[in-house]
Amino acid sequence: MDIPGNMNIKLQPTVTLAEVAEAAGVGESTVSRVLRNHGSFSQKTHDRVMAAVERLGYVPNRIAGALASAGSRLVAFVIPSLSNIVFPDVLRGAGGVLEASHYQSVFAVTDYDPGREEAMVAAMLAWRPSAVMLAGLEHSEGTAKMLRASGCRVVELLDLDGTALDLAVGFSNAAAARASAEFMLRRGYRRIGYVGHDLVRDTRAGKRFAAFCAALEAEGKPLAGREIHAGASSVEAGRLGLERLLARVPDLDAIYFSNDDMALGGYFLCMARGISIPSQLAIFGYNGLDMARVTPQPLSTIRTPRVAVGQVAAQLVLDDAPSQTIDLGFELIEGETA
Amino acid sequence: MDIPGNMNIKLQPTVTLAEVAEAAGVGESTVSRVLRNHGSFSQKTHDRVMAAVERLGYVPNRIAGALASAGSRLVAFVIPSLSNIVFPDVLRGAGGVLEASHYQSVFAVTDYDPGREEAMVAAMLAWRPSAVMLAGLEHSEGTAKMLRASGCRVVELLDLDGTALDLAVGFSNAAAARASAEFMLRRGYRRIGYVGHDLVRDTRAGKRFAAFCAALEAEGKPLAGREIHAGASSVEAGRLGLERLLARVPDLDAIYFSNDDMALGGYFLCMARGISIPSQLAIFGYNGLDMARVTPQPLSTIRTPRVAVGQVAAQLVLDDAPSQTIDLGFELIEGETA
DNA sequence: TCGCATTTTGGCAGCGCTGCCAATAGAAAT
DNA sequence: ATTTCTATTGGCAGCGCTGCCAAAATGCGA
Repeated sequence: MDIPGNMNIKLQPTVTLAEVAEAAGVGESTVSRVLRNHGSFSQKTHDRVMAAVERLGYVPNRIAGALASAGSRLVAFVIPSLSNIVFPDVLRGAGGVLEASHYQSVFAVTDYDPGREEAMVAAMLAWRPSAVMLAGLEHSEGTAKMLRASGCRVVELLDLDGTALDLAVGFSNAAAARASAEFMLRRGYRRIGYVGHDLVRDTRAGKRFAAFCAALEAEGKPLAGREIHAGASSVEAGRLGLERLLARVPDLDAIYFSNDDMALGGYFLCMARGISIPSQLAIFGYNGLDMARVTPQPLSTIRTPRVAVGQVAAQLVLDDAPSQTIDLGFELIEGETA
Repeated sequence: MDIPGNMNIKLQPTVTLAEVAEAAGVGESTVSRVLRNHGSFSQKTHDRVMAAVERLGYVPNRIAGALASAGSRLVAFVIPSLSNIVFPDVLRGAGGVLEASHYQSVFAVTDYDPGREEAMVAAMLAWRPSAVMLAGLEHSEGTAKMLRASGCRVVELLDLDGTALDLAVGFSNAAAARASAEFMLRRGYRRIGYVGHDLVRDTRAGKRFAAFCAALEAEGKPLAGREIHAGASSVEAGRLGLERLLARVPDLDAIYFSNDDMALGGYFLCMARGISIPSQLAIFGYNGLDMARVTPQPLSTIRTPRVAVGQVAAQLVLDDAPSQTIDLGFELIEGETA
């Protein structure tokens, strides 16, 4: 007689290595060797083992494997967000390289919160990953300490303006911002405003802002106005931000946006308002989103090698490269909006 | 004297539970109980253990924990792409819910290839995850077999038009496409074209296309033209696709796009060409991207609850809910482009 | 102070697989 | 046929943690 409540209990009829060995009539270690194609074994044995594996539908247990061999082949990503396309792009680049080498990706999202970052890093470290990849160079004391103590590789991504813990792959946000400022001044813009998002939490945006302002000041043309949205960047925030800034400071001739999402919002506002770009108002972004190349006027921006950052980071880990910093640079796109 | 080649060898000074127990002067199981806050122990013991943990910088090894307790608290996502914002959105929704319950997310990208999907599912299953989340209902024979045999929960996302293996969370793509067709006909468009991307690999896009055509035909107004881009969807592909379609079939009065990315491309083409929307040409998309709400004219489209799909899927897994299908529906956005 | 019910605690056998090492089987050489 | 060497193979001890169970400590009422 079945106990009703028992219906939910699903007994996993998990097939184990030992059962495969039994079925194939060989020893456990032989099955292990065949499956990992490691060590030597005869063709006959190989076939018998594979047949048993097939027949039983055996799926190796990597938890046990990782414990026994002290190698998880897991790479942990602790990223601020999945809404900002930058991070999926990096994941994509790294994921492709890692999958080819049979590594797996685990991720956690911090929402730009250092406290959450620390918690997530601890949680990831519990899986003894081969490497931990983080955004940026700013981390809490505790995070850095754990990472150092963990003994696993650490890769800090998308920022080179500071000191890395181990490996760093990216580009200089400050240099990108300076290049943007110089470009805009060269083009003759004189009353430049800034529309950005939360630059305390997004430290890379903060660094760009600081460097941009400094570059303008160095040329004696300080920032003529700014509007900072309190939350994350988005097209809508960019549109709103520009609207507010123009209401306060109408006579600007160019706007530097914290990134392309924001810039597109500004671009759309101008289109809706009939503000002609760039003659009445110039727009400059950051990131080089694909979308921003296809707008009626391609956006003037900085293109960052996001996918490449992921790929290079992954490759360094696979190669067990010595600690180093790799600058993948950026490209200034002279679009038609500035 | 150091051997040069030895420098790379990093001996992980991994602290173990046993060492913590030793340091705290208690038994291993006591440490385990304290750390998991499970079972009973005195306050004094608790403090001593925590102090030792702190002092040694102990990070529990979840690989060992998972092996011993047969519970990985890992949820695997096998998704087609990270470029299409849909999937990061789902990950975000699910990730938030899972993290709150101390589950971790592992992911792999299939690039819309069923063969790769099968390989990725096998790789994920090797970690004995609590659940596997997949996009859509179409999977290879082998994938389905493995999944069924695995005994772990399976959640199929973003598609309800077909048969689910276990849990399914999403909405009907066919219904969304029908709603779109009916809306466009109701608005009076008569020569409707389609601009899409690879609809064999992206089966959900394929289902929408089929349902859309069928709905038009049912009203005696069959599709007046189509242009299908061979690769993934993108803003650029949408722009190019519309350009090509109009070259072949100039007298269309509305276009149904395979998704909002494509639609935005079409929108930008019209702006660049001075084609007035919607009077000369109407545009209708699918997905309800945030960006499409902020363009000078908000895009007419179907908004899908992507983040909610992730959240609900995760919650079902956490609740160990019985097999079921959950329809989260969609919303038709009457924008200004159709 | 003693007996009994609890509350705490420690010991230890695995979880499923890998790595080491010894044992066996074959192959080649004498 | 015998020996030597090499290609194969199996046994078994962990990897670090959890779950079970018995042992020890504690609390309480009589």
